[in-house]
Amino acid sequence: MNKTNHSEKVLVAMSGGVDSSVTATLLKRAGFDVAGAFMKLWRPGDNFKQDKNEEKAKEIADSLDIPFYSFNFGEEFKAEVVDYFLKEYRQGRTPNPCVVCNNEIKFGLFLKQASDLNVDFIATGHYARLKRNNKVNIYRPKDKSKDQTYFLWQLDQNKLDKVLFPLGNFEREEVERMADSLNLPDRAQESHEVCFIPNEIKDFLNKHLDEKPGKIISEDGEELGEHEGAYLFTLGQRKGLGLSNGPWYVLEKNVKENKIVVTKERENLKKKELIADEINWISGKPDLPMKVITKIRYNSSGVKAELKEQDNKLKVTFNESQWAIAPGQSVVFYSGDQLLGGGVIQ
RNA sequence: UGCCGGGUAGUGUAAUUGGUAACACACUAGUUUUUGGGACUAGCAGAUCCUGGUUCGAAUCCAGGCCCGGCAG
Repeated sequence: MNKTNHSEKVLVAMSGGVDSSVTATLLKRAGFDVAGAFMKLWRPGDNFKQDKNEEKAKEIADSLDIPFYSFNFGEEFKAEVVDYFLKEYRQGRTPNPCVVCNNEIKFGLFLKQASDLNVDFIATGHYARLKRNNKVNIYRPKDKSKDQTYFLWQLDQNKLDKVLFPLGNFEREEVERMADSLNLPDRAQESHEVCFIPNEIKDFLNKHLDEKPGKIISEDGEELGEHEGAYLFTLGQRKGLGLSNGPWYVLEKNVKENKIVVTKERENLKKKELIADEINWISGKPDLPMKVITKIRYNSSGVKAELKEQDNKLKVTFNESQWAIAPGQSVVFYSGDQLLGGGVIQ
């Protein structure tokens, strides 16, 4: 941000938390014409907590003396994110709702609403960097420990063209310090875990998926116990099996037969390759095959791999076998710090 | 109902062959980069099949009973 005078308009997605509050502050200081907006998303049951966060966001907007909007995306969020989430589980896969939410809601609907307000940009508190040449590219942030680029792989040029990530060049600690020194009204908690699930995922799925007890089987076919529904598990899962003499890990799940196969050998969950579908390239498809850094889960450091085309899909071959690659999760590709794109694991 | 082995926390095992019950898993909580999962740390348990007996002292020895595997037929 080098703006100091023009008044380009920016709409900041404000959750009431530290990151988005500092985002708004930074933009204002940089001379942008800033407004804030809260997104109301779908929640089961009462919305008490969300309303509170909206209040906080509004207070912060007021204290910054910027206009404040509230968008109700409840229905759309339910349709795009929650229903997708359930559908994936129903098929025995492991969805990544945050990826979809980013693409459909935050950088989809929100962006659209923002355009209707005639703003030039939207901004969020994501830790990621954008570099603009003739294309806009996403890079990992300065604070590698907060890197959120994993969740942004579905974005495209149309969207990125209107996006700002002011926090990309800051350490999380600096952001916190700024928030403290700003004396912002008390801030909302940062979100962890699936935002629309109040307690246990298990309970949520149980309520929506019609779970039935089924068998837990060992690799050699021995019946070891019962589970409450095969949907509930994901590959590599250890908790919740209730088996003794372990630890046991979910090796396969068979939703049709409502059966879970477990192993004691972690090694058996390692795979050298995967097939990815629904590929998105952020600034165009590169020449394949190519060597990249990949991540198959948010919470991991990248590993080297080679990408090849296979049918209409992408075959990812890792230099080192990866553990518990779960269908439905995202695999993303980097070249150095640049996020090239990603896909959904089959 | 001629013959062996065994019954210990929710589960699986251990306890120098008499000395005052341990370990793992499960479970619970916390930590960890907006998902699932994983990992790490901590916590948790009146559990010695029953009844008698021997002994200062028994999960360990003895007797009887009940139950469970199996060798047997």
